[in-house]
Amino acid sequence: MNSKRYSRQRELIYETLIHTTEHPTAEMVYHWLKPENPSLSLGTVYRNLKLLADDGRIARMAFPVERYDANITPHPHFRCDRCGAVYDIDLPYEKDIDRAAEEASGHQIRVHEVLCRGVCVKCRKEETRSS
Amino acid sequence: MNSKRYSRQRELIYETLIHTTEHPTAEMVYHWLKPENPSLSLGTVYRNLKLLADDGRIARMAFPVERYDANITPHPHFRCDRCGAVYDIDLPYEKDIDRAAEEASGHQIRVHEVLCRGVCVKCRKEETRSS
DNA sequence: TTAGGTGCAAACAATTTGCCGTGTT
DNA sequence: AACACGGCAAATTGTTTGCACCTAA
Repeated sequence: MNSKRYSRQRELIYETLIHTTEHPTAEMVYHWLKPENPSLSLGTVYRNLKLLADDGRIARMAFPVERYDANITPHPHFRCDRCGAVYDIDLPYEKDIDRAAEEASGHQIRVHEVLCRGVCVKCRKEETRSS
Repeated sequence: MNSKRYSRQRELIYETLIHTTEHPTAEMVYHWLKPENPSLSLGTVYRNLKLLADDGRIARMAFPVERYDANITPHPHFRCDRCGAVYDIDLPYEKDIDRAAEEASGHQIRVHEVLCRGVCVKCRKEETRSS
């Protein structure tokens, strides 16, 4: 399915990610590699990060665009992988997560967010209908 | 501190958010309001969403930019409110969250992400030093 | 040889900002 | 009257894409 050939740049980028825990942006990866690889271009970094993520070799962490919510009480969300819709999930806030994370990391934790992903009710119905 | 005067546009935008659960983007809010408010501009929507979020009247949900992680096992993250750094948190994946969310929402949940926010160890140290 | 990959620059998309006239206080 | 705010358009920033050349298989 994914016919790919070896590419020095891709492996460089992958190795860079393997050896850091900084969760770098594309820009960061580019600046780290550029000095040793002067011909490397930012477009290539973006392209390969996308390829690697599509292959499941790395994880992409982000919302595609900014969204807003008038409900300022922290609560879990769900985003549909198919249609991109965002829904609230009606579950209580788990303070335990903050406590446990604080203990495990040493950082001072103010809040946490839970974002679930999958297929929403609506998209699942449409899927069933057309199969 | 935040000296603000009344603004029809800001209240319109806030009312819109209050009456939806769609977690809209700035663009969505703009398109909903534009027909009834032809003079409204997109810049104003962005400006007021930011003002409202800074005042804590609404919540902003997003990562500022895309980040990548070679560790594809789902695990909790922490982002520092001060310096923006992202760290891993070494805690086990809680399948219970998926089960509970699935039950509460009816959506099919594949995974969830936990993002904690607060002040990282490094920033806290710098803060203490300078106060 | 021939796809897939790269570099580069142009295109796009999302968001911010400067300027200047308007409206709230 | 002062100055925050809105409209508009230009500027920035992050990301994608088209094209001509290059390279692994």
